[in-house]
Amino acid sequence: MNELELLAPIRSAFYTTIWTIVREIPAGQVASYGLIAGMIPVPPCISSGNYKAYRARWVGNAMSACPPDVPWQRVINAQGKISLRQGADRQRKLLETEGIVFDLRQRVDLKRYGWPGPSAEWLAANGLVDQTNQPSLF
DNA sequence: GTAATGACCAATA
DNA sequence: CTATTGGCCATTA
Repeated sequence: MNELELLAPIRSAFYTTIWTIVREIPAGQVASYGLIAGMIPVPPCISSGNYKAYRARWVGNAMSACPPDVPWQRVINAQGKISLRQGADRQRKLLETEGIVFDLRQRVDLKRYGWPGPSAEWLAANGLVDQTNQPSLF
């Protein structure tokens, strides 16, 4: 068994954890890819440096394959914008339905709509780390 | 086997 | 404010 085969189940669990967190985002609020990723500990077989560099992209990859019950539309990039791709306007419509207002540059005010993250109890119950060292989002 | 691409982010210029 | 760049992962062609 080589290393790549060993890595697949780990990545699968990583995706599942991402979806679990995204399901906790309430309607009318948004979270960035990096914020979600920052709640998940460094997986085995990867250095913390590399993890930090790529975890946000992995969250994006997980969103491209998420189950139907995941509110994927509430995950946007760290600049408060919807990442450009097929279906971006549909994502914006869904968020506007939830009451989120975009500014003239198609941006969301993260100070107003940003999700602070799950409670410490929820994190602990799911074996995740407390996000004490928030990125400079506010 | 190689090469291109991706729903990202932080630090610079 | 915008534009560029390094990060060096995983998937797909």
